[in-house]
Amino acid sequence: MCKNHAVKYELVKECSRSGARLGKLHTPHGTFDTPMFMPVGTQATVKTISPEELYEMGSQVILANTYHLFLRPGHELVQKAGGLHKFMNYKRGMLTDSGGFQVFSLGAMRKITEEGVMFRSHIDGSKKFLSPEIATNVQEALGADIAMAFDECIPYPATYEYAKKSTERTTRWAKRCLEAHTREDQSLFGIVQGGMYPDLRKMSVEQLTELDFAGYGIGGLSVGEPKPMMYDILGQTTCLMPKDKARYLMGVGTADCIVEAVNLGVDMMDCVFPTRVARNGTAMTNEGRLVVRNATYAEDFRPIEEGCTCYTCRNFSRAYIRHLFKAEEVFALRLLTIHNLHFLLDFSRRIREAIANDTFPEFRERFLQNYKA
RNA sequence: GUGGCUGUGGUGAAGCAGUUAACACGGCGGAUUGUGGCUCCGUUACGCGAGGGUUCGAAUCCCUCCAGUCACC
Repeated sequence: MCKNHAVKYELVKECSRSGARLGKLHTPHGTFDTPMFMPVGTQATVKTISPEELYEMGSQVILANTYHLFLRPGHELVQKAGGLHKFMNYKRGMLTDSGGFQVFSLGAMRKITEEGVMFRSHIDGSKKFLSPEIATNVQEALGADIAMAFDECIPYPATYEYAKKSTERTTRWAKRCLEAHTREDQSLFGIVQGGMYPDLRKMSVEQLTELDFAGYGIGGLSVGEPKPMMYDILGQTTCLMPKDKARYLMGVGTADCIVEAVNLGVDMMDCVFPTRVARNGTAMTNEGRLVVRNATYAEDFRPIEEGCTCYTCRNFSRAYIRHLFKAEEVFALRLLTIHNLHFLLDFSRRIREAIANDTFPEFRERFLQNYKA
């Protein structure tokens, strides 16, 4: 029943004292190590950063967004260009989100039916429609290594009744995605939902794992619920998931959340957080956030983080970067984005190193002690 | 020198006798988790050029002075 997936997860090692696991994900555009953080390049670009800079930072896989590329420039155009990899000249692993989350963020501006989702374009207000089949076809045209099933990200809070109906629909949609999917050089990941209800999470995992996806996303978390609840639900989800498939926690990306997610057995994560806050003047460090545009750094000539080996920290001071932010110079956005992505990619590397050395629990504890959320 | 006009926070300004001096920008701080470099939130003048006076009450009216500005000598 298992088909020969284009993307395969290889479990290398399990931590004996936590849920953490070391692995490799083999894709048509190279193999990457897990746990891994994936930078987000919504519109076929990681904002302000070139592909070469991504390689230099150690980025092995990035994410692009079906919803945005579907609306602009259109998946047909990307297909004409030869696919996403060629279009944006990125040679490593790539994953496309299905658009399910955008539907969730659109809030009142969309209408969900069994068939799919009717919504209005944020660009020109025109009516658009996405369904499991369309989202799958669009993602095949985009041609990333990993495509995600079209799901509904359940808002928080949600009633049990709604969460159950939505989760069951997400399963039906997942089947339709698999049926619509034809590309052999691309793999499809299913997405576990279930809201904040453990039994619905269990149901979702059971229903989806019957369907032989190449890997599984864990969706519907980090949508406004308290962190302890998120960790609780996440832990109760990952422990039910198959060990031979990749587990991708969608949309999570602060360092504390990442180390906790890895602790609970997550392999992949993506998040706009590092790149978005970078554009608002916030740097990520081992001690927590450093808001470099704050006045305290006006005459601080130290790098963002002492000892950091990123391009930004090797060459520029907090005072300089603050000045660029105050002067609204675009270079500021680049410098902090470079630092934040480097930070999370290096953080992923350190996590893998700790798992390999059997010191992950100590690494986690030490990190959380120094980190101010 | 004479005449006119104008002086309100960091800036541009509203208010032209009566509740806690509007608004905008800037400043300071915060938010941001399957991306709008967008945005959102909080905060920021015990004081209205200085001094006196009128009045129950003055940034608002009167006087003097100071400063700026324009015009004419």
